[in-house]
Amino acid sequence: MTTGKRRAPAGAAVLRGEITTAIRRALMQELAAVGYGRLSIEAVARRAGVSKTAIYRRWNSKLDLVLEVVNAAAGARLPALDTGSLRSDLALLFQVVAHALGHPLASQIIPDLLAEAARNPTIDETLQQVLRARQQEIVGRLISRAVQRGELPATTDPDVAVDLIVGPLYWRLAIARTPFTDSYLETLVDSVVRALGTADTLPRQREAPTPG
Amino acid sequence: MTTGKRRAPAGAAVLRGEITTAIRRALMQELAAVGYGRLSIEAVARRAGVSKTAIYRRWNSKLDLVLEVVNAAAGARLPALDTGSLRSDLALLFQVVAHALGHPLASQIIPDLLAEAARNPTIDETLQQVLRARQQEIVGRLISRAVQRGELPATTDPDVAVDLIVGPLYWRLAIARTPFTDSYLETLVDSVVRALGTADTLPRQREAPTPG
DNA sequence: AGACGTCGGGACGCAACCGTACCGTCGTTG
DNA sequence: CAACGACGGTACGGTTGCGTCCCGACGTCT
Repeated sequence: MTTGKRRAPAGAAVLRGEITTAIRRALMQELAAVGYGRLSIEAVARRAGVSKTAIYRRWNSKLDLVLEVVNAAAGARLPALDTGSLRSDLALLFQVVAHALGHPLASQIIPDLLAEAARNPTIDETLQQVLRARQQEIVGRLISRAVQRGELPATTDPDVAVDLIVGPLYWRLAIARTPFTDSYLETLVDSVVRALGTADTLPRQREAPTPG
Repeated sequence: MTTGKRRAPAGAAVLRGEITTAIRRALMQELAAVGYGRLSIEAVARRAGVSKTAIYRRWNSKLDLVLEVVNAAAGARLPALDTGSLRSDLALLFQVVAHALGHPLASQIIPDLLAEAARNPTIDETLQQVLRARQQEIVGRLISRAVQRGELPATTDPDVAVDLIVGPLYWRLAIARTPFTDSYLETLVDSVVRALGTADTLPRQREAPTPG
């Protein structure tokens, strides 16, 4: 038995990082241009100026490629986001999200993959991890801080809160794709802050009578 | 010149409505199953138990077919929706929307087409008409009624209102596709009502002092 | 310096789909 | 009753993409 260990790949026999990068970039662009449904490896290779083999050497299939790249792209950094008040936390969060969804690539790829997730369990699982779970974590922390500050009641439903915070901005930026102004963002922040509070937001205001 | 009028098609030489219906139904199912990107006429024909020719006789192209069917499906009825108060109007609206997006077909087709609209101007235009314009109209009326009742200030921004009303529910039902309960809907209604109001929602409450 | 072994690229077989041309069928019209 | 004429379906060429195989090129390790 030749248990002889092959020596490690070396020399020209090693993946060129520049090509891997070109493929990644081309995939994102192609994904934005035609969507996951029509995505073709050949088109990605063409756009990257690379042969199909270069892609198949690195990833097993179309799905593998997309999942890995999306994971890497989304697995970036999530800012600390603790500014001292619910309103300013939200304002910062909205600005970050607006900036992220402002990238044409993101605003085209994300809705496309989210739609595809409805029929592809693997994509669904990945997005669940890199997108929704992250949202829940961020919003959850944001809310618990607000509760500690006394800005929100402890009964605040984080489930509803996620939808209230994510929904409007996502609809506006990714679906309607309507231009928006700073004052829009401010109005939205104010609205969401009001939405999160309850009728008796601040306990000590609870007994303030409203003279009829 | 033979201006001779051809006699109108008759007998077997006339479109069979049952087949047109079958094509429509098959298109919706196929659209939900694979999305617009991967939609193929052959698959629609197969699913409908019909030949491709039967489709091409009725519509010029894939896009024509989709646009016409979507237009017909969405061009349905919009209820009167005037229940006497902002809260109950919203509650009814949410129930209607939740019911509509509850259909698996709708919750798969709509996000898919909305994503496709980002790259296909024709689809975008159609959805703008049958979806977003309708939303703006409904929300606009809902708000103006609330303003007349004194439930909302006249300065309410209908632009923000649409996002606040549509966004969370759309996110929840079409994107996250998380099961939801009646109490979730109620909480959401309450939150949105609060979001829409301003700090001085009801003028006569404006001077109610908050003792420090 | 020579051998090694994977690299990237071009080419191939296979499958699916588009849109069209053709062909026999069938019910109404005159 | 005979002719009309669009019907639905099959068959076809052309295109595109998938995944694989084979090739010369190339840089490091011995």
